Amino acid sequence: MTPYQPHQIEAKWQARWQETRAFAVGAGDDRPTFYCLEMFPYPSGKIHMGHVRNYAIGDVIARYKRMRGFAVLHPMGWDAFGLPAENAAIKHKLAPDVWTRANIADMRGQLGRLGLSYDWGREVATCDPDYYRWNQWLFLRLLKKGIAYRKNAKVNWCQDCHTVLANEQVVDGACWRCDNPVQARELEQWSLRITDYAQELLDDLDTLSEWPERVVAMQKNWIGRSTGVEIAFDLEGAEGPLAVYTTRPDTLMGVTFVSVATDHPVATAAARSNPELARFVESCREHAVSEAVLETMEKRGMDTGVVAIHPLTGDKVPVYAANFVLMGYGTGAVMAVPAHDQRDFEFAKKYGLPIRVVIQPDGASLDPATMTLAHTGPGAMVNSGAFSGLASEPGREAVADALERAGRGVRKVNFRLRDWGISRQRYWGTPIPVVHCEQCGVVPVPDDRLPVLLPTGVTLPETGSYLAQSPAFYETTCPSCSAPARRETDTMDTFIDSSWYFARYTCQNTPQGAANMVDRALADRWLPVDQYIGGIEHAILHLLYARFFTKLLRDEGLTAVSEPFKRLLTQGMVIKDGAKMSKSKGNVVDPEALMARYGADTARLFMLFAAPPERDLEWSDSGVEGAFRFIRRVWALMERVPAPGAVPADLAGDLPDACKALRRTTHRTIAKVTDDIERSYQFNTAIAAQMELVNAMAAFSADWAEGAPDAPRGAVYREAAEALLALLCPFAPHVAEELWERIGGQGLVGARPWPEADAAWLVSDMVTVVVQVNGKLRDKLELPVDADEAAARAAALASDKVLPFLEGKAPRRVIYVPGRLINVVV
RNA sequence: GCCGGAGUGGCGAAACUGGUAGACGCAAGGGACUUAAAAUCCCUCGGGGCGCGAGUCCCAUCCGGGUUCGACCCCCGGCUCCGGCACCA
Repeated sequence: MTPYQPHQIEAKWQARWQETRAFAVGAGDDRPTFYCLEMFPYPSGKIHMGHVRNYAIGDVIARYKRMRGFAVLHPMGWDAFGLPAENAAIKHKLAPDVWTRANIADMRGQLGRLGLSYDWGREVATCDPDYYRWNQWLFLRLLKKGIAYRKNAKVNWCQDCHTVLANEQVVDGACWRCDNPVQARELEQWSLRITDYAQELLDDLDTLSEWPERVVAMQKNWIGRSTGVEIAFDLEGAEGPLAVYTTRPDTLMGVTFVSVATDHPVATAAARSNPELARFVESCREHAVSEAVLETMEKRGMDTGVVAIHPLTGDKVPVYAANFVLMGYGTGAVMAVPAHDQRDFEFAKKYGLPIRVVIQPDGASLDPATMTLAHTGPGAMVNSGAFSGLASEPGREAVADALERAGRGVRKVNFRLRDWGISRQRYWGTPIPVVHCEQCGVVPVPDDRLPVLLPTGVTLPETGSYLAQSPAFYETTCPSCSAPARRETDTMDTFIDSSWYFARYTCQNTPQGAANMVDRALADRWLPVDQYIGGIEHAILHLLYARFFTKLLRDEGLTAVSEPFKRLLTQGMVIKDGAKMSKSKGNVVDPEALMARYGADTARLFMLFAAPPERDLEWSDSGVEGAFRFIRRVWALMERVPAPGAVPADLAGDLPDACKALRRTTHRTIAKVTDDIERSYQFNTAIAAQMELVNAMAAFSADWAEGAPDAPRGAVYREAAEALLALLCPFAPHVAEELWERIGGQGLVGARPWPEADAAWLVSDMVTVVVQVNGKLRDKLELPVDADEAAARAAALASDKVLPFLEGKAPRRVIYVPGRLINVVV
């Protein structure tokens, strides 16, 4: 008996797959298509368990779909730009491109050793000029359309990374990458008008029926649509009118003051003639570290001396500059209704401003003098002139109508989503393809001069941007007037790279791909991605940007689809000792060590068996042992399989009971595994079912372990073995192929059609029917599958385990579920 | 605070549209093989009571109610944990 030697057979089959280009898909293939994609990795140099899990899941799906007769596109590549390369470059005195290329080579090898079924002919690396040139090409299109634009804006600045961060990249007030507190800075920045697409990005979420609900919810939340009214307040003592935004026009009559952001023009203007106010505004600027920190800050404000005139009543109310009003949302000014907004309430209490109740909740009578909390819920409008008596909900519309009629307001939709700031003051990214000319201003680099190449082989400075310090890069001439000019030295956010790579794979390394960012015909063939798989941590960032870019590509005519990913699977984290595996926690298990000890098949099998894909996976050394044991068990059982010629091919005729039982198990396992994969990717139970089949095969074959089976048993056993290897193939492909070859199978098992369960063998003649009395289990009966109710009832009532519970009473009711149970109610 | 998700043996988990709770695996205990160990194989394995025993009864899916012949599953109320958002007007 040959022992199971994973490394030997894994190397053998990986080489075989590579030689035969087993996973390449090309033109002229008329099978139905399936595009299976896992999020491509950042080439850090070493894969981690999260990668192994992610890619194992994707590989099962890809291999399964192939066996189901699909032409499967399953590519892999590298999200190769980014900060770690720069940090490593400074640390190891290596150019970022050199470091990155070496890492890619290492990781390609590691992924290869996992036996993943990629079409490597389509590999992309985002740091290739042939890739990032298209970032630049698209940027120029967006610039022309006004979707890419430049603005002076308050930005999130990370001191450590020495660069700007998008809102999505600020987590709890800190940098998503290095965890340092983010500072607010005023900077000239390139941005993309993702807000132009806010409504579409929101609406299309409803078409993503095969996305996890929570991801959809998180994106909805992030986009944050609200409907309200923008109201104009005339001003005394300042240039007016002042626009405020509110979602509660029904509370308009309760306005007792107006709050503006400290950097609102009204506040800034008033501060010019009011030193005290100027000091206040200045102190707020110092404190305005980040939006997230504002939350914990005390609410402070100061009267600007400006007076606002209520648009409907003509009442005069003061205008306050308040530190909690955000300039970036709505109009930067809000009408304050202390009785019905908690912040305004606290603010009014602190500064002794009047509180006016205009909404009375059902069955209560609010008194401003005794209120301790604002009433933010619904109620009836009071003290509201003509509106009094209306319920607050319809009141909202009535007030909005009145404002619109009076020309004092207009209904408006607001989004929480902000434009995407994409400038990064870093080296290792896509150069933004524009030139700054004193005469001509911002001039796009012409298409025929793309790509604007990033210099390679460089030595980075300890601080600051290499490009901004490199005259060889930034000194250029204006494409328009040829005068000396300065090249833009900001690079693009690396999230741009990953926002369209899935589309690039469809034409990568084809003649069409050489000429186009995305080839329309090839995109039409493959997009959208049928199955996308990755970590939940990208629920907003990457997945929102990719959706946005898909719409941009569509509007450029590069694809017909509006959504990139038809079905999304977000796999859980790999946990050890109760925490996510991380270097800082010191609880990492190295996949390379795991593979060195047990091989790739064991690593894959354990990852897939220990938990369903969506759930977090608890690492277990002994669980890995278990997976290894299972493979060895399969290995040993295959020694007992008779050669194809040694058994009758036809299994017809009457079989001994034991043979019938094994056939039923075989076909039920096929049905179960297929259903588990098809229905919800329950790989853990799919593997459990295979283990059950293996247990049955072991018992069945125990008595001929040393000899040979008779013909019917040999044939039934061979059928089971062939089915098992086919079912196992997506999960543990190397050992499945090796054993397939050893039992004399034709070709690659992975290239064969997926086994079909024979419906005739899914049912047996006799079934166990549970007998309950008043819903409690009392007996189990073996009954023919097709037993009718009368027969079942008679058998149940005759049972001596049932009789005592009837206490001599006649059954009041009998519920019979054929093939399952009979419940006698007394 | 708002929005999601989860809570089942010692552990990871399973249980289809309400129908045998705990499949499968891990750990543990016992046994076989062995000079011994590893490996492998077999048996037991939610808790408790009664019984010499075959057995048998009760309790048990976070807690409390409800619907139902029957609830891990549906409904109402609560608790705990995890994730996201959070001065967004």
